[in-house]
Amino acid sequence: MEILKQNQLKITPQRLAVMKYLDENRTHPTADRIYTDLKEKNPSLSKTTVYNSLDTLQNHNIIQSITISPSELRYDFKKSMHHHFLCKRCGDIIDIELECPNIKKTIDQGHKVEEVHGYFKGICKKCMEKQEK
Amino acid sequence: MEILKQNQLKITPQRLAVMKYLDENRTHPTADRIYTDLKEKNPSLSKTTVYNSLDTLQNHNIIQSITISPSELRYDFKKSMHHHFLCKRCGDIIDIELECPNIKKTIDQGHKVEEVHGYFKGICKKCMEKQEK
DNA sequence: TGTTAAATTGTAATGAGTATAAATTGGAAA
DNA sequence: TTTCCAATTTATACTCATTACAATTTAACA
Ligand SMILES: [Mn+2]
Ligand SMILES: [Mn+2]
Ligand SMILES: [Zn+2]
Ligand SMILES: [Zn+2]
Repeated sequence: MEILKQNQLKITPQRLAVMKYLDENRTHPTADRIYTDLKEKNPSLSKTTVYNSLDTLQNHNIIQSITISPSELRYDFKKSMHHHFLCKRCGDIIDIELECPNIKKTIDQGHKVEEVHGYFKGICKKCMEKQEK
Repeated sequence: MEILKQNQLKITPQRLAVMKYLDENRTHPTADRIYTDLKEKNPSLSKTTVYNSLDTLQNHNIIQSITISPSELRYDFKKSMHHHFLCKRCGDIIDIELECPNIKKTIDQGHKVEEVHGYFKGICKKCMEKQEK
């Protein structure tokens, strides 16, 4: 944990808490969800600090934000490249483990690609099965 | 033009103006950009109407909104499936014409896919060339 | 031409994210 | 250890894209 902090970042309990939360909750939570949940154990926590921590971690490529939801950013521990699926019924955001074979074509066009986001939207497997009772 | 309106939608000058704008400006504009530009020729236009029209057109699959920019929705005439590239330097959003070969895998996992969004971010070709003066 | 449901308009409200400045603190130097 | 200061946290105010609402207007049909 602290090991990650050897990105020249100060080790603060707030940052550790945010990282721990994202590590244990792979649900792509919003900043507000993280804030609300962490606030319970640490009532002095400020929402600004959550935003600041998320920003800092993102700038150091430790986490990433995804824009699959139109109204708010979702946060994700940065692991191997993967895509996301948003269920329009239950709201869950599911990891889709696959590489994108299209990056090459984009690079071939002369653009410098720094980020790749693959978003699918529809009805998730669980909701589909529930429907067929 | 009016032909498209045979989606059971009333033909209003406001809706026609929004459609015409998106047809002539393939720059993935924001709602506010559309509003500001159309307001010049039609000063009585309301911003709410722009939002309403965009919503309605999207619900009828005539246009689509893309979430490549974290702070605001961008709108796009719905043509063949394509991906998008956002230049972090000049802000341009460029069409990347390619299919996504990954949809199948997602469907295979049991999810019902209704939308596919492919977003790349980085530095566009034009900005790269400018850099190398 | 008259009628009415649907669309437009203006205004107020919402809410995610940002700006700011004062108070606190991690961690290096003494 | 103690001191010290730049970095961080906190509380609060603010921005601004989008939505809610209610009154007014209008497209389309008889
Ligand atoms: Mn993920
Ligand atoms: Mn496009
Ligand atoms: Zn679901
Ligand atoms: Zn560019």
